[in-house]
Amino acid sequence: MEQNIIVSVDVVLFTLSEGQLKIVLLRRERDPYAGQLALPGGYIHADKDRDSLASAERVLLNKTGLVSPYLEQLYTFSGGVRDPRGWSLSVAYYALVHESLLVPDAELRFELWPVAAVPDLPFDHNRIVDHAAKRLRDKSTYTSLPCHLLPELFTLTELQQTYEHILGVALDKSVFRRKLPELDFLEAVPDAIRQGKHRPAQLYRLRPDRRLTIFDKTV
Amino acid sequence: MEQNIIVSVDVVLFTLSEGQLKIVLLRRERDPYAGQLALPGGYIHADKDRDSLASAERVLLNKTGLVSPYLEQLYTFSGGVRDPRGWSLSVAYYALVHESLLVPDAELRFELWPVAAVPDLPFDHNRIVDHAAKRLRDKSTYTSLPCHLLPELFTLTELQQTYEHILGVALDKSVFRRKLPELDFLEAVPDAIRQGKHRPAQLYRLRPDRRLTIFDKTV
DNA sequence: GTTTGTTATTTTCATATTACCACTAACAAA
DNA sequence: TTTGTTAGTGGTAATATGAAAATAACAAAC
Repeated sequence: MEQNIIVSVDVVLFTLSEGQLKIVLLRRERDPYAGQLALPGGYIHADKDRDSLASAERVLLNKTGLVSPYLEQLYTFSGGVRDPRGWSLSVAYYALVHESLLVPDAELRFELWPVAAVPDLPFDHNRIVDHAAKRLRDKSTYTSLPCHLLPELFTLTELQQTYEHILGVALDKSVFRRKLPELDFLEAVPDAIRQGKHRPAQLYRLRPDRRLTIFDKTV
Repeated sequence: MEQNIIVSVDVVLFTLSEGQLKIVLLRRERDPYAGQLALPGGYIHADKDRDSLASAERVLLNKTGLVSPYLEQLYTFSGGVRDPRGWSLSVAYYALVHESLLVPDAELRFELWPVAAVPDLPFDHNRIVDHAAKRLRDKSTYTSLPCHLLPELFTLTELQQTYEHILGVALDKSVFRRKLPELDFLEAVPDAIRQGKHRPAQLYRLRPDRRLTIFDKTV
């Protein structure tokens, strides 16, 4: 049976930089659209990849050097007009990573673009980005997702600011902190207290067994 | 480029029957697994289908006669071990429909099975069903989704019972009704009052522009 | 006609939760 | 010792919730 469908994965990789939600874009090496900024992506290799998640991991590793950030399937985009090469199907993923893990490299030339100002992208990549940003914002209202944009250890204030940056709204400090016992995806790291110029703050980490914790109600 | 990936769609079609959430299964006509119960599904036809949603609509029409029930992409399942024919990828959809639209037909031989007692299915169809049931239950806590399991017009009591059947918990009557102004996906149909043996009830319909209304908080 | 049974819909009210704002605590540097 | 800044806690009025009772509208029985 001959289907002639191009099957690929694309990844929207989010990070938080300068108080803004940004995504990773890179210049395409090959046609179509060689030289243009686009999402990291690539063909699914039936001989190499266990499943499409493995394809996404491979693409992330090859194009950004990342090993295991938070990675979740987003949506599958398909049709005859999205790629000039013909009918295509792309399983889109989105990933979250702390800025510090995006190390510039001579080999890997990627760029960070604010979600609020993503340029025109080839294929239907703008649609994919919009879809991913919406998913991230929606899910951030009731899950622990934003933790993955922070470093291993972080303070409650930093976590609250992360939620605020993603959601674009100010949250109440005492409400946010009162919710924490309920949201038991955090664990305080007793020995680690961040010293700064001012009052030191308790450091927390995301519990490894709670990488995606869902809570009812809103943050 | 030769990928040798089988690309298909599968649909989990839900309905509410005898107070139970059920899905449509049908006997496979062809190998592999000819004669076994499985989800309605089929290849994506790059020459016929605008996109994978169109494939799902076509499959639903051909195998169940349904035209436009609520239909939403669920998840994409892929890998080398799910189909004996080789590396395959299936874009799974789920659909909701009122029981009355599932008309038995000499041509279309499908069966209704309670979600709570789905038999062993070929491929990874049990996994797909579980995923769909979870999605439906989760989303029913904060959306208007359950409306699609009801007929065009329904009473508030019927709507509440539908939520209760899906979620498997009893809901408070007055709380449910108080939420309605907030949940403005319903519109009362002033002329239509259902007459029964007892006090007649106001009939409502789902606002056509609010087929999937999301509300924060829980039902 | 009146009563009774049943379902629809609203009201009441005690309790729990939330939003908002003010307060106290701990540190460095002036 | 004072001041500035960030961390963390408390108090309260408004709002939402959960449980139950009250009221309303009908058919059928009496």
